[in-house]
Amino acid sequence: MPELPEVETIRAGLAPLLGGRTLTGVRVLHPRPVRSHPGGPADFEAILIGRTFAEPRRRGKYLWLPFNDGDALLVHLGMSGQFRLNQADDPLARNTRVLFDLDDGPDQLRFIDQRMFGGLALSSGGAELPDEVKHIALDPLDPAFDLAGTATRLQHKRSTIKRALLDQTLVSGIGNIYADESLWRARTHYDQPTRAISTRRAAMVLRAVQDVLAEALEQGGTSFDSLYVNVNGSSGFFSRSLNAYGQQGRPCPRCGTPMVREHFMNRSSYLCPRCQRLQRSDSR
DNA sequence: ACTATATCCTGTATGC
DNA sequence: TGCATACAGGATATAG
Repeated sequence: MPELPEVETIRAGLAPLLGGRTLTGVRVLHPRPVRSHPGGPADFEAILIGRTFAEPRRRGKYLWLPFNDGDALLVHLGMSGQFRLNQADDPLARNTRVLFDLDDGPDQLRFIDQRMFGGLALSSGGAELPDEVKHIALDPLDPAFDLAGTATRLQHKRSTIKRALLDQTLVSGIGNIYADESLWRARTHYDQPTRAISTRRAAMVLRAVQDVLAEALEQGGTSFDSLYVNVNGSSGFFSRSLNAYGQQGRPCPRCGTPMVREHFMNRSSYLCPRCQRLQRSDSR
């Protein structure tokens, strides 16, 4: 599932392939991935032709591919979105949804998405920061990320810590995998009420998030299967470093207690029941 | 104003 | 063997 490290890996992979190249053709093979594009598939195909890509950008899990005219192709990979660079006559992979023909060679950028939670749209004037991304908070790897301010906002929410970490308007880029990894590292229970979290613990959790995301990015992200690959089709290696996510029944790498899986927010939370206990009153 | 939940979607794994 | 169900979960519309 693409979270910040996976999206950043893809952004960095696209950068040298797309910069300065012009779209000569676009074909939408399935309408769903362009559902948020106002004009629909036909408009999406027509309106992009002739535009030239600049440097790809990212905030949290949103990716956008600016054009040198000030607009941008806005991308969210959802659960299973991928970009691949192919030759135009290569056979189509299953679940290929949109084709982008590039000038200066026979290369073709392909958007592949099995579950189709992902989406593509033209963002008018969105080269710097698409309007669609303005409500998304800075991510923990952004140089301007305000850790102390985010910790304070987190403490003032009437929610629980994992919900807060997954709230992209508080801090972006974190999904289920890195939330669980970060909470394990910070020895914090996923259902800890945010109002009962000390300033020290809030900051510790956010620092753990920064560390986990940075380490995962160094390893090219987390891959479990073919649903996440880089633009060249290669997998990331962070799954080898997971301490919590998917580790139920295995000993906690810190204390040896068997890790457990619990249902939370219609998904799973993995934690060490000994290291990550609910704090009744975390003093402020 | 804020928080929580239902919904979208397909492929794979599991149960009977 | 085959069918049904559970599960994976990001963002958003809607309900509370």
